[in-house]
Amino acid sequence: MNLKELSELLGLSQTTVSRALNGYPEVSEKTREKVMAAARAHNYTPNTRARGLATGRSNAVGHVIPLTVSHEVVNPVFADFIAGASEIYSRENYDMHLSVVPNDEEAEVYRQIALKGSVDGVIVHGPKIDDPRIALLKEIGMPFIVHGRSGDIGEVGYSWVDMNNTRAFDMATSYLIDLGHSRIALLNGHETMDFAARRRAGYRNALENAGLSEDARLCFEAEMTEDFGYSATKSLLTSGNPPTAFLVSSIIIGFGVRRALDELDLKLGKDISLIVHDDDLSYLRNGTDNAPIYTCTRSSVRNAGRICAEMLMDQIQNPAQAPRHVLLDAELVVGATCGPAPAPVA
Amino acid sequence: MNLKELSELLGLSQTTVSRALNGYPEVSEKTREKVMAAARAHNYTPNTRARGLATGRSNAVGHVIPLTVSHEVVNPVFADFIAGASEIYSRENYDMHLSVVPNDEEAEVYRQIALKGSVDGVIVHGPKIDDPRIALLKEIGMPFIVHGRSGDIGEVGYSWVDMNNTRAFDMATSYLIDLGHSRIALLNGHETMDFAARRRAGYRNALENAGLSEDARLCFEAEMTEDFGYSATKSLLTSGNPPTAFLVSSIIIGFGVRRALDELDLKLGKDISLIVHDDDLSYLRNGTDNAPIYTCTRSSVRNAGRICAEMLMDQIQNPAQAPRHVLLDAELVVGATCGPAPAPVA
DNA sequence: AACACTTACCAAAGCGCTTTGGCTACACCC
DNA sequence: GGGTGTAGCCAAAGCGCTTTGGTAAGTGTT
Repeated sequence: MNLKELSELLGLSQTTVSRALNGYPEVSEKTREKVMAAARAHNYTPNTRARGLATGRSNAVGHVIPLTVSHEVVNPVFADFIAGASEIYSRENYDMHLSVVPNDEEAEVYRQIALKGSVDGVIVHGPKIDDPRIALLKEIGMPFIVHGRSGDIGEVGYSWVDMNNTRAFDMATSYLIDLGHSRIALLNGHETMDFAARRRAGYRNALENAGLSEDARLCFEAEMTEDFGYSATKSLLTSGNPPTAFLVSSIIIGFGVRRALDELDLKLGKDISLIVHDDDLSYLRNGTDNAPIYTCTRSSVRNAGRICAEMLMDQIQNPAQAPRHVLLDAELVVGATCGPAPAPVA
Repeated sequence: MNLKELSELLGLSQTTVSRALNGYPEVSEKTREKVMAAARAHNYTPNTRARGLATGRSNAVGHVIPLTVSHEVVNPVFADFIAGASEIYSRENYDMHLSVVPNDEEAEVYRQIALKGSVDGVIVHGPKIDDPRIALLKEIGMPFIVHGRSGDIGEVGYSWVDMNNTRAFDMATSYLIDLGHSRIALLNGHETMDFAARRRAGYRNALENAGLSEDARLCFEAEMTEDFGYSATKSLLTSGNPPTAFLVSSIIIGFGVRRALDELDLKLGKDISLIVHDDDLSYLRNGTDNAPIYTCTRSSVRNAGRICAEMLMDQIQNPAQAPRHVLLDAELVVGATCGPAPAPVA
């Protein structure tokens, strides 16, 4: 059933039917109701492509998911981020287009997307410290929201939603210091990624504020896998002058830390303290609300998805507005993986 | 730059330019090259919507991701499945549309998608034992591939790509039985899901073939979370007549089992054996290739994504063909989490 | 030289919608 | 009763592409 058929069936013009369905005022209420009823009865839905052609808008937004720096890994936070964003899109009747692309092809993909005109705006995922995508999108004139920031480019010329990574890791590090820890390992994501660089900075801040200095031998950056957590922990704890606490950038790394301790017969929260960053992923819940497993800095990535989507809708609808910034604070949730630093063995 | 502008610039008709770009034979090679060069030089890409309107195809496929049965959980396998599928789509110049929807709205979403004409085909994720979506899509006449099967509906009337869940869990259970285990717990996904029902059947098969009978008190089904693994393990091991081995439906459940054992001071692979099912997710790798952590049944969901995508492209391009079926076999990978059943304490 | 093919191009229709710019009929106001 | 609104409808243009149904020029055949 298309518009022409529907209008013939009703004995009305396509114009009137279209206006009736789209809520324009120059249609009598009686007619509108008749039209609506007929549309429902015959299961009429306007063809997206035709409508898009006519309006010049596509009612769709694009997400370009990069595969991570080193390997072909899809960062699991995307699943939840997208679930959050999707809630908003479906409420606003927007479609979501997704492409998963190797890092080096990203710019080209954005270009293509813009030229093809298949989306009205995009979300930029996983910004690096100096990310060329932001300049590219500005040049193209495509509305976009960055999930995160891009250090070297600054923060003012574009809209973003970010978590306060620096503050979160400063807070977590200070918490460990307050417990008496002075040798704290950091297992971070790749520090070419903006979020990881900020976490490193927060960690360093806290150490310096406590009069401690960063020991580069305790800081690792890599793909945030279980195996990374395991191997790094194992090598750190079996070498001289081991750390007494670990601060790690994802709950998955935390699983790896647990396994290493398990093998070394060390008890988490007693022999070794651990704080993880918890994105509050739906399928990787950190215990239950009243019994968190890992002590963590927590910020829901799904919520970030919602906010990004809302801001993007807004930006698409009035493109002239100034860039907006949302900085989400992570909370420190005390679980069962931290304890006072053990007294050094004499 | 649009087709009209490009053709005027070249002094050719839109027809000729279009044909040149789309590889039709009725254009001289010399002209084609000129056109191609001009298109590249001016960054011309045909507008998707306009092309879609004209051809009646959208060059896009839809993925409808259901939130899981009980809660608002996004199954993490989707991230990798989609990454796999996306490889194929980008090769074939297809777009991917995604919607994440609550279970009960799924049928409506499929209907809308079909009516709006925004995609040429869809992938059905997470089929349940008796899944109404299959009949719906057949009725609508939209090409589709099911990732998994739907028990009650049978296997012949539609195309699917599935893993041999029954065989995998039969194999795993038999492996444990051969090690001397007779009380084997099963921590499964919701058994309204087809894959989970089949895994249960495989588990039961193996027990029966060994002359053992299934003990319902050892079988749990739930959302496949870490906490499920933890709680079930803890309660099973602290009650009378505990199991000596666990077979669990996801690596994440396995993490929970490890944590429970940790707390109970039991050693994985010695006191308790564990086999997990491993979807070979990029960000949840089960150790490394030469040193797997968990003994597991493994089948790459990313690979399944690729195959589904390829079959769907094929089905879209020639819709008349008979349904096709691909059954992938999981392999049993021996890690470090299984050992002989401990002799019963006298 | 007349005929049939083939090659290389083009004009225009059409995909299904929205939107512009009407037009008609009726009411209202001095 | 002429002017001014306004409510409610419609015809047709246009979005940017593909595709149908041509034509004109060139080639080969007898």
